[in-house]
Amino acid sequence: MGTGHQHCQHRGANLAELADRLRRGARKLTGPRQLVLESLRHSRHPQTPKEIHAALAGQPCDLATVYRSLKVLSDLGMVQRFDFGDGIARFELVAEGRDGHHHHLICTRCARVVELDECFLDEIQQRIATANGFRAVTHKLEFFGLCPDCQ
Amino acid sequence: MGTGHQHCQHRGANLAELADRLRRGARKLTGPRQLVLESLRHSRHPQTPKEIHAALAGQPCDLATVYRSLKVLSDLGMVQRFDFGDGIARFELVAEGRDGHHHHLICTRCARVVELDECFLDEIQQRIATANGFRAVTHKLEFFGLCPDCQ
DNA sequence: CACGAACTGCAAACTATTTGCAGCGCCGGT
DNA sequence: ACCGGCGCTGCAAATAGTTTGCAGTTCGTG
Repeated sequence: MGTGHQHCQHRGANLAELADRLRRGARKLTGPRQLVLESLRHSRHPQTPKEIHAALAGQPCDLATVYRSLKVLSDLGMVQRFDFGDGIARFELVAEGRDGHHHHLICTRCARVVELDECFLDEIQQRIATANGFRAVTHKLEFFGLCPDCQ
Repeated sequence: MGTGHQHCQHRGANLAELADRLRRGARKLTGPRQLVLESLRHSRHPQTPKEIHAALAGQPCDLATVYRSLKVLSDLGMVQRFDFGDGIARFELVAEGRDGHHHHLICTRCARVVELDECFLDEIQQRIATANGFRAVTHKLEFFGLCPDCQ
């Protein structure tokens, strides 16, 4: 596999960045990790480990390795975990440049996902943190409803 | 066990209401269901099924039955499910009178939970729903951070 | 180019949650 | 107060998602 750059850079980190961050942590740039990153890069919405694994069809990569790779990518801050309330972890690439913080609008019937780019909670979050003496406060927020097709 | 009323009615529905709602759904008022309801009534924060089961020590009630009871109570709208991002379901009694909608501020180190009574997302949610053509939109929101003791 | 640390596949272990089944108990009707 | 039927429960086993132990393989540095 060459070191060439990809033609379509939908979103998020690229191979070079991955290699770089991995090196800094005494981690290795391996096939499975590239595969997982690639898979996420081609996905528009959060993917479950199982989905990621399925998308790798052909390439040899154990599901357990997908989990381990996601852990690494997550530790490196290149991937973010989301919960859609069904107890299944979903992962999405962190958008390049930004901190990647955003939310989703999920159809409870067909599972369709809309990415919401804005986050309006900064001020409210700050207020809550202060009021309760908490520090380093973050939040998880997802919206659920019926999409136009499912109403 | 008598049919007497409890002396401390912290929050949420009581036995009479449970019996009433159950009857309406051709469901039965059984020991385990009362136990689960009681247990939740004495809890100030969302409880995992395992915690609920543990709190029932002494009373015979299978963990599977706790799950089933929670499902029933949830269907009846007397109990609400929360996700704290660790993939474990937690349940809380729906506050009496109100719709019970609220959020939590959770310490990521000691798991302490602060109940947040207000919800500030109504307007934002409405805007998002409209903008995307969704209906019957709800949301799940939890805040995470370090509590004063853990900083 | 060799070496060691990191990584992978495979299988087994775990944890949370659900389900099949046979017997028991609640509740409306009598 | 009693009966009968439909839930409901306990128990155990099945699922489903995720993690882990181990032995062999690979990456990246010296």
